[in-house]
Amino acid sequence: MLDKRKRSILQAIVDDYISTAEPIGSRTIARKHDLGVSPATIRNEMADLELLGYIEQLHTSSGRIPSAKGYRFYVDSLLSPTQMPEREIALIKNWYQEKTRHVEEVFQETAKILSKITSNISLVLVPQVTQCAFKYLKFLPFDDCRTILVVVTDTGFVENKVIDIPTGLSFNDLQRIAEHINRRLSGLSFENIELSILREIQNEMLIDVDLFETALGILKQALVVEKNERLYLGGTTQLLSQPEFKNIEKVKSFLDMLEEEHLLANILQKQKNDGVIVTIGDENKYSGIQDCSMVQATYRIDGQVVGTVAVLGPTRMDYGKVMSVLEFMHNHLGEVLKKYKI
Amino acid sequence: MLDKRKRSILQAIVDDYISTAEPIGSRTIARKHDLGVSPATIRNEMADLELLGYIEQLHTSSGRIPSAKGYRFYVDSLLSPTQMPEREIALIKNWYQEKTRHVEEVFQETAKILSKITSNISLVLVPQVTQCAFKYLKFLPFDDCRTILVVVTDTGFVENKVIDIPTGLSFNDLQRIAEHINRRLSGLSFENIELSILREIQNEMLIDVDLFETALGILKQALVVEKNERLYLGGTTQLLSQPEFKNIEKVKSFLDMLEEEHLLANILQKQKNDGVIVTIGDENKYSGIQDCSMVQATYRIDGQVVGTVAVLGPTRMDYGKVMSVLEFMHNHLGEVLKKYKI
DNA sequence: GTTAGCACTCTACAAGGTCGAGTGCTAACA
DNA sequence: TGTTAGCACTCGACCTTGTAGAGTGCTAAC
Repeated sequence: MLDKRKRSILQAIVDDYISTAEPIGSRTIARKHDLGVSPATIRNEMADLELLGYIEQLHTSSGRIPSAKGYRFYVDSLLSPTQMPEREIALIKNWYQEKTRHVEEVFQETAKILSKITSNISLVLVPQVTQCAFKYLKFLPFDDCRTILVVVTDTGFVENKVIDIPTGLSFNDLQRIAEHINRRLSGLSFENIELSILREIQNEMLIDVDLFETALGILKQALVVEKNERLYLGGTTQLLSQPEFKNIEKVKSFLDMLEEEHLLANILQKQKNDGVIVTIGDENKYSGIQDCSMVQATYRIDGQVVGTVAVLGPTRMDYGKVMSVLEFMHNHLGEVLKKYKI
Repeated sequence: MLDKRKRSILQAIVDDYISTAEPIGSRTIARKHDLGVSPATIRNEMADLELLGYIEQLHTSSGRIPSAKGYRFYVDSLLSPTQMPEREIALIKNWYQEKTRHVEEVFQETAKILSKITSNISLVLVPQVTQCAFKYLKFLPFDDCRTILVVVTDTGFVENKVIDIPTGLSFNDLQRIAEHINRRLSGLSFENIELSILREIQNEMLIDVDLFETALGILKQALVVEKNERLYLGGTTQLLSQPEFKNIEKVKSFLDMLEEEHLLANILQKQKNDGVIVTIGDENKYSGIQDCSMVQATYRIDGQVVGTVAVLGPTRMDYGKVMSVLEFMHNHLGEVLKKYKI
C-alpha cells in the first residue's frame, strides 16, 4: 500500500493531468500543491511510483502521466464519492421537464445531458422490449383498404404501422382476429411468443390459412421492431474538444467504431450487476477503446434493472464528475421514466 | 460568353480541383488534359479567366482554384446532366427494402444513403404535419388510472402517449369526449385547429370545465408534438474525410452550427419551387455556410411537394454526382414513402 | 530522510536555407 | 495575330540547425 505522501503525489498527478492534459513535473507539483517538500523529494517519490507502475514517462525529461494502474488506484482509493451540486440537479430535472414528451425523448435527452455535463460521449441503452410483455393489439380504422395496427406492451410502449387490409377480410374480421390473438397472447413476454403458439392459434381459429398468415406476418413484423433494442448516442462532437483527439485520423477511426452499434450494445450488456462501474484503458475487452475509459451505470424501474447508461472518453477523464453524474442517473432515471411506463 | 478553349480550361480546373483539392497549374492541365496547346498558352487563358472572375489564386505562384462564379458557370453551362448508374439505383432500392419498416426509418435511411454516396452531410426535412389534417383521436385502454391517447392524421401519422386518466372521469367519459371532438375536428388541417374552435366544442358539450380543460390539454400537447417538424441529419462524420476540414476547429464550429436545427430547417424551407437547386458559396444567405455549397431538391407525394432533401458540403463538391443523386430522390422518394402514407 | 546543485536529455519553437511548382513577361516564330 | 520557349521571380513545403525551457537522475551536504 502506498504511504500518505505517495498517495498525495499520485493524486496531484492525476488531478493535474485530468485538468491540463500535460505531463506533470516534480516542480509543478511542488508549486501547485502544498506538500511541504521540495521538488527533489517529489522526484524521488515519483521514481518510486513509476517503478511501482502507477505513473509513466513518455520520454526522459518529460513529466509523468498516470498509467491505467494509476487511474485505477485513483478511482478506487483516492477519489472521495461526491454528490452532484444541487444547482446542477435542478438544471437536469428542469431539462427533463421541458424537453421530454415521449419516452424516446427521455433517452435522447439523457444522452445529451450526459455528454454536455461530462464533455464526453454518452451511451444510453434502452430497455430490451423482449423483457416486457405483450398486452394487446388493436386495429384502428383508416380507410377502405388500409388499417392501423397498434401493438401495446405492458410497459406502455406503443408501436404502430399502417397496413393494407388483406383482400377478402372485412374490418370486423380483423377485430375478431385481434380479439382471439389478444386472448391467447396477453401477458406473455415477447421472448415467450414463439412461432409454435402462433400456429396453435391458427388451428384454434379454423380460419383460412392465407388470412392467418397475413395477421401472423403483421405480428411478427411488430415483434421484430419491438425486439430491436435501441442505443442512443450523444456528444460525438464533444470529442473534438478533447486534446487527445487533436489528430483528425484518431477521431475518424473512433467515430467509425461507434457506428458499429451492435458492438457497443454488447460492451454495455456485459454488466449485469447493479451500480456504477468504471473500466479503465485496457481493462476494456474491445480493442477499439483500449485507450479509453468507460463509466457505466444501470438504471431501474421498480427495483428492476432495465437498461444502462454510460460515458465513454479518454482515460484522462474527470472520473469524479462522471461518476457522480452516473450515480445520479442510476438513482433517478427510473423515476423520470416512470411517468411514461409502468 | 467564354470561347471553347476557355471553357475547356475552366472545366479542367474545376474537375481537377474537385477530385484533388489542390490548386491546378498550367502545366498540370497541359499534361492531364489533351488540349493541344502548351502550358504558356494555357497560362495566358488562365490570366484571362482570373480577370473575368471565374478562377482565383491563393498567392502568387500557386495554381488556380475555381471561384464561386466559376462553380456557378460549371454547374450551369459545363455540367451535362448525368443519370445515376443502374447499379447504384438498384443498391438504393434494395437498401430501402431491407432497412425501412417505419416511415421514420425512411427518412433516417435516406439521410444515410445521401451522405454515404456523396461523402457529404445530408439533410432530410420531413413533411410538416401542420399541412395534413386531423383524422381522429382515440383512447385505448391501459389500466385503471391510465389510458393511451392516440392521434391519427389523414396521412397515416400516428402519435401516442400514455396519460393519467383525470380523476372523476370514467373510460366511457373519455370515449364520449373523443367522439365529440372527432365529430367537430375531423378533416381540419392542424393549422386550422385554433383555440377558438376548441372553446366552442367545450360550450357545446356542456361538460364540466375541469374535465374539458384536461382533454383540451391533451390534444394541445399532441398538437405540439405533431407540429414539430423534424430534420434528419446524416454523415456528419463524412466531414472528416474532406481535406477542407483538416483543421479541427473548423469542423467544430461547423458541427456546432449544424446543431442549430431550426436554422437549418429555415435554410431549406426557402425553396418553394420544384426540382433540384444548387446554391454555391456566398449565394447562401446564412453566414455559417458561406464557404459551402448546398444542393437541395423537393420530393412529392401525388404531385404535391411535401418535403426537402439536401446535401451540404464544401464548395469543392462533386456537383455532377450530388445533383444526379438528388434528382433521383426528387423523383423516387415519394414512391418509397407512398407505402407508408396516403 | 531531505534538500540543493549540477550535468544531462529531450521537446517545442523559431530562423534560415533549399527545392520545386507555378507565375508573368518578353521576344521569337508560324 | 495567336502561339510558344525561355527566363527571372515568388512563395509554400520541407529540412536543418540552434536555442530555451522543463524535467530528470545522481551526488554530496545538511
